Amino acid sequence: MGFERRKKEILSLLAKKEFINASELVEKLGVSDITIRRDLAQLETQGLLKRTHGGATKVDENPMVSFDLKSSQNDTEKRKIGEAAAKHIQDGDVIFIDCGSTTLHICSHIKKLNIKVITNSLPVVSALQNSHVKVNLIGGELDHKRQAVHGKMAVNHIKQYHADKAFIGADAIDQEGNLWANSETEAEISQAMIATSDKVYVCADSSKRGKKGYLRFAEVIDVEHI
Amino acid sequence: MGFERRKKEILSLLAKKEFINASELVEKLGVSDITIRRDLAQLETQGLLKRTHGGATKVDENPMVSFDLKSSQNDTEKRKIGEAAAKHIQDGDVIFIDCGSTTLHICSHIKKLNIKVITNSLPVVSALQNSHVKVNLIGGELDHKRQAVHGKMAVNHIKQYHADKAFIGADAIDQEGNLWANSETEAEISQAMIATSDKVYVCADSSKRGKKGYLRFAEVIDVEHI
DNA sequence: ACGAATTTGATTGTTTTTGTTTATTTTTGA
DNA sequence: TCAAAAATAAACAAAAACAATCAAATTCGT
Repeated sequence: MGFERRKKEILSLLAKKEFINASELVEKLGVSDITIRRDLAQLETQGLLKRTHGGATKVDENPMVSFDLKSSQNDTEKRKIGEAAAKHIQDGDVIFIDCGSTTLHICSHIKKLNIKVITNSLPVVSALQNSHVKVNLIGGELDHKRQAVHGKMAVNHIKQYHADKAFIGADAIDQEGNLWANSETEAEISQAMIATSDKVYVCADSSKRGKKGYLRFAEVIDVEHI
Repeated sequence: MGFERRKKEILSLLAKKEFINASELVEKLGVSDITIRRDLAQLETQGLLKRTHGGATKVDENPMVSFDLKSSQNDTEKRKIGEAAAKHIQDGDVIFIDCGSTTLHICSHIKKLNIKVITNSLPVVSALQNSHVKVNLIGGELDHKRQAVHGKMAVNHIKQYHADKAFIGADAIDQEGNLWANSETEAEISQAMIATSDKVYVCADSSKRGKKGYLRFAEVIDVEHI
């Protein structure tokens, strides 16, 4: 049947059943038990499930939803946020745009402005092609999954610039107004941008509110609802 | 049946089935297994599917930021040059890849290597998505037309690294073996890469030979014809 | 039609995956 | 607690898929 196909089959079965036992899989997929166990072991290392005695269970999917998944969620809301954020930008500005699906939506509204954008996000660069915007790409290690640059080099790069405004995202905003990130590398970048910008705008949709994340990296002052 | 037609057939089959195994294709399309595998390999380098053991799966991922990998003049010659250049790269290497249509062709041959690529070229980044290669993006001002980063920041970025090998292009190579560029910004980048690499490979197709350009930036030592 | 270049197929050997056997660990029930 | 049963792991062998090389067939331009 082939390895990849079995993997998908296992995951789709698990999607409905919350738990699966190996012997069931042996029968359904027509391969030996050791093969099933090997599959489960691999899927576990990929973080796609959790092995147990006799089978496997779903893995709680909160932490670190991958970027591609994120990009489709709450899309219309995010687009509105991007439009609203863009209203704060004017000719002559130098702005940071952090990576993230929400900040990305700013781009389509600023293509005709005479501004400079400093960003670590490849989707942002892509979205600003064929525009009047001057783009400065932050250098450093590329995170393939997030499609963005991060790391020590990137932080240093940011430190050498100054911007009028920074547009950043957040993985969570709690009731006290703390901003949370789910990864240190991401938080680092955001903090560097904040440190060297006159004004900072946080772009986050409603699903981020009232939650906490893994790492607190900043605090909100004013709130504008869309 | 012809290559192009088979390609389309494979893709349309894959469109419905989420997964295809090679033996199935062998039967359906009436060609040998090795041919099918070659087709799949080509389709994979074009990012149209993902190969697996026994077949291929859809590459459903979000339409990943792609900067045009479009073919240019002397494409087949350039492809061969890229292949030949890639033979000089091995696991563990740290390499520079300059922007340019010839150097770009190196990428499809190094996706499975365990190396680090430092580049200022967005198409290179794009071509190395879904590969094992660790990418370091050179930061600085983006040249929209060339789809590459250049400028003072970029040169500084390069200076902070050291590479085993550098793969650069050239706009012209005269009979005395001088390398010529048509723009200073490009020459700057090339020179910076040359300065901090142990070994430098110039990738240029036949149309560049026996000509001079605007700015002389380096000199050839050895020549290897393809 | 001829030669060059491209595409395809056959052969070879290598790698990856799968299954079998054997031994170890974990669970369960008396 | 102990032993039987179930599940797991490890080591090795078989099978399937793969890659590399070279030869045959096809296509292409002149």
